[in-house]
Amino acid sequence: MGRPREFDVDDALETAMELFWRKGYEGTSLTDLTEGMGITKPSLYGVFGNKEGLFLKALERYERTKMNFFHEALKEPKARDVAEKILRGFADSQTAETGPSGCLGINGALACSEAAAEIQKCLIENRQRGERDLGRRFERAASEGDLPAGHEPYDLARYIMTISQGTAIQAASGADRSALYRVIDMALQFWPETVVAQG
Amino acid sequence: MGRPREFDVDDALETAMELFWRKGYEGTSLTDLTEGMGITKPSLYGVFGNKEGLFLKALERYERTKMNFFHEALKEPKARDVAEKILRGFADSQTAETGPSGCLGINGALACSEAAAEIQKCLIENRQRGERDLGRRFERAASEGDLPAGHEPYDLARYIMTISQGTAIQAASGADRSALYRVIDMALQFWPETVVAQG
DNA sequence: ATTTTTTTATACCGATCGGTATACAATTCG
DNA sequence: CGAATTGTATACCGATCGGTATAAAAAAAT
Repeated sequence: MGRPREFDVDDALETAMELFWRKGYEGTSLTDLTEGMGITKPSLYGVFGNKEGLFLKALERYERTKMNFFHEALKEPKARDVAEKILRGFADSQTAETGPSGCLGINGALACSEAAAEIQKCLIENRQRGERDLGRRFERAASEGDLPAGHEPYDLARYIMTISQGTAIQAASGADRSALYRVIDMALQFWPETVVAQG
Repeated sequence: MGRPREFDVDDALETAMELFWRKGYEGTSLTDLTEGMGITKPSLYGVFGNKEGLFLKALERYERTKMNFFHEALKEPKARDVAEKILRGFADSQTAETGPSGCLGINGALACSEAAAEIQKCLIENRQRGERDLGRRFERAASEGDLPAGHEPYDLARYIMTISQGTAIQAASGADRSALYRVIDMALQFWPETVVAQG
């Protein structure tokens, strides 16, 4: 009952996500948002609460639609394939032509005013959670004898995440996908490829 | 002649640099700056022009005082030592206890509003300049047979810069120096160490 | 048709943004 | 001692910030 909403919530959230992704949390004004989403401020506040709530919902959508490769990658049977899928997955997302360059989880609020401290903290925890999940996956790999010798699982996880965060900056600076792929090839060089069993 | 200035320009610039480093260009307000520097707005504008001019002078100071290791590293005779000095130099700067975490060249304006587009562009060019300088050094190394086989000089340069940009994010997220050093150790693993000639 | 509920449009809120005009204080020069 | 010059303090500028009060518009329920 009541007056029906005149906009699609999902479309609006997609637009908000892209704006935050490109301009960061503080760099995106409510005017940017309402003009981009094609709605008025009361509508925005009615559905999303406030700017912070909108950002968190946009981040949630980002994780669900753009970072889904990550948890898929963790399911790979060999640790090296986990690492490679994650690295290429990030590079793909960071250089997709349909969206902004780089990574919302970094662009969102890397350095900011006190007003955005909560968002900043949230994004840091977000990154650390991914690293921890990957570390746990590599712990399993270690117990399976599936890690290159002489490496701690959580160090390997930090290494992979550091490369991906580096490519996020590279992408935000204009690097294209093939350039990032060459970086990834180098980053994986020390990690022996799985030998495929012959017929 | 005239009334003497009551503050030290260099001290004030140092403070501005640290503020921009920690909070970014747009995240640092003129109130943050004047309170931190201990001067009034007319004094700030009198000496530094405007906020943008102040940031550029702070960036200049940053390059001169915090990034001096970079061009020193380029003088190392062996390419691997160049790479390692750069990686550790960045990690040291990004985790120094006396200053903010991370890197001004990235924290300054990674994602921002249109108002900061010029600063953002300036920082991108800054990063690309460093990568180009390193690429040129590696070109020389290639001509000297001083690069690991199968790698292009400019790909290697991008690789090194990607790691350093990754550690900048890690540092901004709370990683300590030893953690970054372990990442660097892994990143350099594919690169054979110079064998020191025995006496 | 009227009431009720929800959304939308407009106009507005105080606070803060970067930046400056004006007046005054402190120094050197003649 | 003035006069000239330069820096500082205060108060202010229009614009924009995130957020909201108010009322009209559009649907469902009675």
